[in-house]
Parts: sequence; C-alpha cells; structure tokens
Amino acid sequence: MSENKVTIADVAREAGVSKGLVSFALNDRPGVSAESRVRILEIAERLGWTPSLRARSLSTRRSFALGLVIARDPEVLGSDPFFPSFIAGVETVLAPQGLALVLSVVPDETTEMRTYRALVSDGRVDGVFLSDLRHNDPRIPLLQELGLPAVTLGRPDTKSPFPCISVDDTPGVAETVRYLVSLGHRRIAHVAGSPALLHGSRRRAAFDTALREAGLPAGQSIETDFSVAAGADAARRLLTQDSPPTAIVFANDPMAIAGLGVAHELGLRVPDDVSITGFDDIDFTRYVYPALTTVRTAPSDWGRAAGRTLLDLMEHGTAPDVDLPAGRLVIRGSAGTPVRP
Amino acid sequence: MSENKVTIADVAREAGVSKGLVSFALNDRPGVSAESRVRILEIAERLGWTPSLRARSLSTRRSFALGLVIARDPEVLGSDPFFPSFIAGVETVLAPQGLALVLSVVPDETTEMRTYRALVSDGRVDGVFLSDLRHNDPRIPLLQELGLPAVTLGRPDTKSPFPCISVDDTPGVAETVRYLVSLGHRRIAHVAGSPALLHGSRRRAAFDTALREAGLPAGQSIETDFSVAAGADAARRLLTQDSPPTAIVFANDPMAIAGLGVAHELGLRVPDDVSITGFDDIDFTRYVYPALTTVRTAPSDWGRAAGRTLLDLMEHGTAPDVDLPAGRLVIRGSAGTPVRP
DNA sequence: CACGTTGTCTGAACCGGTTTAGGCCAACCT
DNA sequence: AGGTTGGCCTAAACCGGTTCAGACAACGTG
Repeated sequence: MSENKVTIADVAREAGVSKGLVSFALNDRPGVSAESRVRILEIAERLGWTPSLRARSLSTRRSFALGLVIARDPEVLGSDPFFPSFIAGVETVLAPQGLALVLSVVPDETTEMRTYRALVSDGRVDGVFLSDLRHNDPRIPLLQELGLPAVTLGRPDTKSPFPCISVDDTPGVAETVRYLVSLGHRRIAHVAGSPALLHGSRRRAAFDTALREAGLPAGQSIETDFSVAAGADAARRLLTQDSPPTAIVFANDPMAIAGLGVAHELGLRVPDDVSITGFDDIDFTRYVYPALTTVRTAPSDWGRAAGRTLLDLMEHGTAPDVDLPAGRLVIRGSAGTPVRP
Repeated sequence: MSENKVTIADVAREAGVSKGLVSFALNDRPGVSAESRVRILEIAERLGWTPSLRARSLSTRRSFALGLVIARDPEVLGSDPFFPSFIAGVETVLAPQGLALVLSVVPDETTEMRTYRALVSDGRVDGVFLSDLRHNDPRIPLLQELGLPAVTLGRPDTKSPFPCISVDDTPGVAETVRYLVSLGHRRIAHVAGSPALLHGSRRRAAFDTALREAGLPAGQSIETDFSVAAGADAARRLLTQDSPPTAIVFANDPMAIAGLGVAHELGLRVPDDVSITGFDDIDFTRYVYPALTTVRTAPSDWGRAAGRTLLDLMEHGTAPDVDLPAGRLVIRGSAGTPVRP
C-alpha cells in the first residue's frame, strides 16, 4: 500500500505506447513528438506515477545518495557543532535534487577506510565529502583508487584530484593575535588542536607566524585532540606554571570554554588575569561568562558550497575549488587588557 | 573499475550451474546439495563476488537502510550533543548488518512530513527512528499510513503501533529537586524546554510534582525552545526579579550553562547566591565553573537500543518496548547551600 | 520516381539479483 | 513392478527502469 504501485509499464499501456517511449518522455529526451510527450506526462500525472529509485539505480548504476563518514571520538563530536550545521547546509542543496545523505560515524581510522570501501562496493553513494583532513591523508589515494567522486573540506597537503572547499584560518588567528598584542599582551600561549589534522596544525602555524610578525618570541603551544577535556588540561598546565601567559588562544571554542572554567576554578579573573579566545563562534560563546572573543566561521556555508561542488563534479566530471571568506574576529568580553603584563 | 564486476551469473557459469542455484547457495537456503554449496561458495569467494545491493534492492523491495529525520532549529541542534552520540550508538548495530543510515536535517515540520513521504515513495529506507516526540505527534499516524516500520524515542502520548525506547525523566528531576530541597532551597524555579516536545513537558510535570511532594508551593516555570539563547533569557528574567529563586532547575545542560553565564554576569555567585542544575550531563558540564550538577543520560545507549529494536521489528514484525535505566543525579559544584534562603 | 533524411516509435536486451514452476532421478513403500 | 516421495537442479519470469538497434512513415531533393 505504501510502495509506489504504478510503473512505467502501466503508463505505457494506458497511453498505448511502448515502455521505452514513456521513459524518453519522462526524462524529456529527444525523439518524442510534442503531442505524445504531453499525453504521456499527463497520463503519468493522472496515474500518480513516481519513478522507482531502485529500478533506476540498478539500470543507471547510480545510487542518488552522497556519503559522509565521520571518524571522530564521540566525545569530541558531541561538543562540536560543526557537523550538525554542516549537514544542515548540505541538505539544503541535496534535498531539492532528491538526493539523500548517508551518514557513517565510525570509531577509528581503520574502520573508516573499510567503510569507504563498503560504500563503494555496495554502490551505496555516488560521491562523498571528505572532512577532517589529515596530513598525507590516506583517504585521498583510496578514493581515487575506488573511483569515487569526492570534495575535500579544506585544502589537502598532498596532490589531490578532488576539488576542495577551503577557508583560510590564518587571517582569523592572525587577527586574534594582533588584537591581543594591541591590548598589551606579550606572553601569549596557544592550545592547539590535533597536529594530525590539517586545520589543527595550520591554526598552530598561523599562531606561530602571527607572534613572529608581532615581533614577539615564540609562544608556548600545547597540542590536544580538540576535546573539551584536553582543553581543560592544557589550560590548567599553562595557568599553574611560573609566569603563566596573560592570554591563551584556543584552537576551538569548546576548549576555550573549558579554559574559562579552569581560569575561574583557579581563582583567576577573565580577562583581567588571563585573556581567552576561541575559534568557530559556536552558540555557547555568547552565553558563557565572560562572553568569548572568538573567530566566526560558517559551517552551514561550507555545507552548501560542498554540496554544490560535489553535484557539479558528478555532473561535469570536474568542478572548481571554492575559497570561502576567512573568519573574522568577534570581540566579546573574554579578552582584555592584562592587569599584570 | 571500482564497481563490483563479478555477478552471480559469472559464478554460475564458472560452477556450471544455474543462476538460481547460486542464489540459493549464497543465501544458504535448502535445496542445494552440500557439495554444490561448498563449491559455489568457494568459487564465489575465489572470483571475489560481492552482492549487488542495487539488484537485491530491486528484487526484494528493500533498501537496506534506515532513516533518521531531524527537524530542529540548527541552533538548538548544534549545542545539543544528543544526536551525534545517538547516531554513534545506532551505527554500532547497523554497521555489522551492512545497513546504512540515511540522515535528513530539515528546517520545519512541514518539510519533515514531506521528507517522510519522500523516503517512503523512493523506497529509500526500510524503517525510521522517530525522535523528539511531540504531543499528539502527527508523524505516528503518517508513518502508520505509509506502512513504514518505526521505533519512537520516548513513549508517545497517543496510541502508537510502534515499539518505543524510553527513559523516565521523572526520577532524575525528582532527585534533583529533593537534593536542592535537602540543601535548604525553598524557592526553586524551572527553565523548561519546549512544551510541544514530550520530554520538555514531562520534565516540567516531573518538576511540579517533585515540588508538591516536597511540600513546597508551585515554583516558577519558564518555557523555552531548549536553545542556549532561550536559556539565557529565562535565567535573566528569573534572576532579575524581586526575590529571585535560590535555585534553578534547567531542562537541559546547554541552557544551564547559559544560566551559569548569566548568573556570573549579574554578579551572583554560584552556588552561594543561586544554585543551578542541568539535565543530560553533556561533556561541557564537567569543565564549566562551577562544574554543573546535572542528571546523566546515555544517548549512545539509546542509539544502540533503538537500532536493535528497529532491526527486531523489521525482522519479526514486532518488538518489545525497551525501558532504559533512568538518569541519576551527578552532584558537582553548581548547586549548594543557599546563603540567603 | 528513386533516394536519402529526419522524426517518431517499437521491441528487446540489459542492469543483477530473487523466486517460482516444474523436470529429473533415486530411494522408498506396498 | 508401479506409484509416491523428496532432494537437487534448471529455465524463465520478475522487480522497474534505461538504452539501443531498427522499423516505418512522411518529407524533401535531384
């Protein structure tokens, strides 16, 4: 009762033509007279015909679905609103095309590679989004070998046949550092993300560069896995040492928020005793105290751009890279003039 | 090159038997001699045969995929780690079965209903998870009409043909209120979630009941949409009135964290001037200051249970409801003895 | 008038599985 | 011996589309 009952054969019989002609008319391809076309369409409409995705899949060898495989520690995944927003953005372009999004959340990299292979050998998706790019990312040659169209979220550090959607984190980090320096900070530390992830190491490199350009000595950096817990640990280490930094630049907002908590817990005032900045401008930032100074990024724009580019790629076999506007610093209360520089 | 080239016909030819027999052997069904079976399996193995999902889909009228449609304001979605964890839990049971998860994030309820219809008429999924249950939820009759198997996340307030996976929020809320009362609180307010959502209104009802059972007069309640922003607004309204509450029970953690921020901003000490509790025990709770006293829930357990139940339902046509253990109060620093009761 | 040309349409093969009707043969029963 | 049963297997239909070779008629052209 629920499944679509009327097939192309029903339409053909009703219209007194062959299946093939109906198919041509429905996909408006040449070789059908104007009268036949409207008559067939009219009959299909009247009979309530809808295409069978499964039949179409079998004969066209396409699945009309796109894939996203997320290999993140569930803890990190939960505190980071990137993916929900990204997916919402992707959907806005997939839904109108009748495409579905197949999502896999996997625990580790081995499973991740296996998942891509399975998606391909099942013919489950026609293309994938590659996120959380890593150094020398093994997924790029894998997907190339598998012949699966893909777009990368971020610019890979190796040769890649796939279009990429990227946003330069450097200006945001640089702007943050310049702002802190302008407030009088000289001992600025960085709580970096995972060095294995490109956006982790790039933000860190941007931080180092920014300090150098400000004429300051290299600052302290602590590597983390981007998790809230790791952010808290890093903040505690930085703030409990002798002559702690007067400002800490966190590589993402969840860690920065944990940093705020640690500062409070240690009896430090923010921003008087220590300034704190984040990255991403997640919703929480506005409502913690003090509100977090951070760099605004737009994950749902990424999603839209990535979706459009992947469609382009699948349709034309090629698609240009997209550079999204760099994030700008959003100034709130968590960074200020140090009372004891 | 990527697509699976070897078909069941190749195996049949190589084995010198018919397609049908190969199919029987591969699905180990009766009617195949032991020798033939091992020979066919051996040959399929040697040839590297893998089933074509698409062909199987067409002939069995199944899609080997399950659906999840999320209709939430992106803002609320982003700050709430429920779905990432839930999905991770679901995956642990789907992946071993070779099932995929099709995810839709839609902006509103109208689109949501349309999405379900599309999923069914495309035959895109074999079953769905129904989350964020609403009062008199229109999706239940819709799915019933569409004949799509489903499990509900939470117990519906109307007659439902579907198994449900539920957890009783009442004990957690009750425990929270009793704890606050035991600390000496008498003016306890509630920042409720959306009254349209069952878990929103149930937590609120549990709150009212708990106060009554403690012999206290009805407390103040403010309805919200579960968003961080709404939580902050509610907290501000509660705390800036004459004789504000000494404790606020928030219906979820993101709002509670926003509440902490508002309290700080108003110059109130937590928990001395106002105690704050949350619900869900998201990762942030441990790392804000003071750490949030909240009720622990386990979204990935929900995911696992929901996945198993949906598989059961699809296989046997029926599946029992599952009651997950109620969340327990996790005591941290954000609630304490009121200094001015 | 014979000859392409063009436009419209049909029939059948095809995608790669599942499923059913029925054939054949050996074993068993009376 | 003849009839029944059951195990093993094949051929063909089927799921519902797409696609291609070719039939046929109308048309213009030299």
